[in-house]
Amino acid sequence: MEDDAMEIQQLLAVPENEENLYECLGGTFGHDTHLMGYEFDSLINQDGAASVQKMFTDYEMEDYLEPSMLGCFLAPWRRRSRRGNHMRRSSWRLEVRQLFGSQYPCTRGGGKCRSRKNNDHWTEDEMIELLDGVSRKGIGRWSKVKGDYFSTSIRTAVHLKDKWRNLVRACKKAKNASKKKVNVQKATEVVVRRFRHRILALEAKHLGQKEK
DNA sequence: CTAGGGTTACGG
DNA sequence: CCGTAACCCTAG
Repeated sequence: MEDDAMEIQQLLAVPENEENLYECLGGTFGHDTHLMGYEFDSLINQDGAASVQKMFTDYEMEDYLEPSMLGCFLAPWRRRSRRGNHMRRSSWRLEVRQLFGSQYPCTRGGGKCRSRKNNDHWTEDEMIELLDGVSRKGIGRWSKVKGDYFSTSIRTAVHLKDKWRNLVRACKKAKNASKKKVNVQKATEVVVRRFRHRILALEAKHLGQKEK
């Protein structure tokens, strides 16, 4: 039992960099990747980690993948399961957690939550990094900011753009925070409090430049 | 590649 | 239950 727990932990560990996984699979299995995903799905529902591991060896993936990447491998097909790519990572994590037991870290569910790598939610540091990048490179130069400040990060240029948009919105709301207490994440709230003026100034300048 | 509208999960 | 954050889609 102890061994099983260890094994599952290992199977479900989050890889350093998801991109490696996609590269591996893309190069090796091409477009069949998601089909394999469905097969994984049924196997997992049958008898858990053992099946996943069997699958792993049946497809001779050992040469290409670390076992620890397996957890991540569950992502791409989950995301395809309904209307396009709409399932979220935390969602399949929850399902995996239900299937394999509660030792798998989770963002919700009360009690302590072990922090995990590549958390979907932005950390304060990331936001500060983003602000730094934007103030040097300028708003709209997302791929530049990505290259210079987030080259090793999961965040893509689009993510940066989206996060900036969210930050600006949060800042504007905080500014007119007359009545309703605005619902903001803790990390975001801290950043907004500290950098609201700088963010809004940058944004205003950017809008001003667009006018001309 | 970016802007901006659209969709879904999260969390108070 | 509703607003926000994260992420997707795609025209230009």
